[in-house]
Amino acid sequence: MTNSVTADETGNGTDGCCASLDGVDPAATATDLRVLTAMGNDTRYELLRLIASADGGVCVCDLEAGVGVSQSAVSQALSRLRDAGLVTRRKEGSWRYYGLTETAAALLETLDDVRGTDE
Amino acid sequence: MTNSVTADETGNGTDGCCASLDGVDPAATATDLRVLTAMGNDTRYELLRLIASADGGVCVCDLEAGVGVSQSAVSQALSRLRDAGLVTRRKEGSWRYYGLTETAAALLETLDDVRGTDE
DNA sequence: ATATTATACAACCAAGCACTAATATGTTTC
DNA sequence: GAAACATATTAGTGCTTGGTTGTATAATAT
Repeated sequence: MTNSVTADETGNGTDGCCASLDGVDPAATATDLRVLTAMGNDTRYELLRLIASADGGVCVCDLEAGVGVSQSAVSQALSRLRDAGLVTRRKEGSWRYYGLTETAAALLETLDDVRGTDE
Repeated sequence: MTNSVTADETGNGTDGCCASLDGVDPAATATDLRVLTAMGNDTRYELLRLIASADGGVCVCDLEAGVGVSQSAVSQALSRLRDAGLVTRRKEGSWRYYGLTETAAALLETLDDVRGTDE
């Protein structure tokens, strides 16, 4: 119940098929795609799950052990997740503790909920 | 509240940092990643939104007009979405009507809900 | 001040991806 | 039957991406 179709505003004479559909909101699309592409990668998805399981804070070195890639890759992945608004960063001494945002928590929960719903 | 950390089962002596984190469920990961990578593409995301807005059924030719790519690309995108369990297909004559699955509907709704929640 | 730890940034590169074009299959209509 | 339509599939291709290696910055320790 989010959108609605503007019924044939173009008035093109093709009957039977090909009704007109209105476009998708570009701003929302951009935001959502940034989120989805950020989550849709093995390393970054696992980082999110690890951060979620260690509620409160994990530092990069913890995560580095969890996923099987270099420290550099983890750092880049976390930056990407932060840009997408999926994780928060808290500096403390020379460590950085990462935590989930509400957005990320909600999406992970939805994924858990729907997994196996429809085959 | 989905996962929990098994507190330092490895017992490695490094104090201060680098606690152990358990791995992420591989089956769930695979399923979720298939969903996320399927949604995380401009064309496929827009297709989902278009299908969502035209509740009940859209044929491929309708969609082809909505997104700016070739018929072939739309067909491929829809196959990918179907593999990921995000759309259903109903044949009727020489047309195919696509609809959202509950999974896709739930995820799009969550995206709408969280958009702009945290900056 | 130097060394060590913790993290980020930049450049490069192989692999995967998402298109287009062409062709195939199935369905109406003539 | 042939022609036109609706969709799928295959092959080829340029571009994006996610990783590594190397280097830089910052904080703590010696």
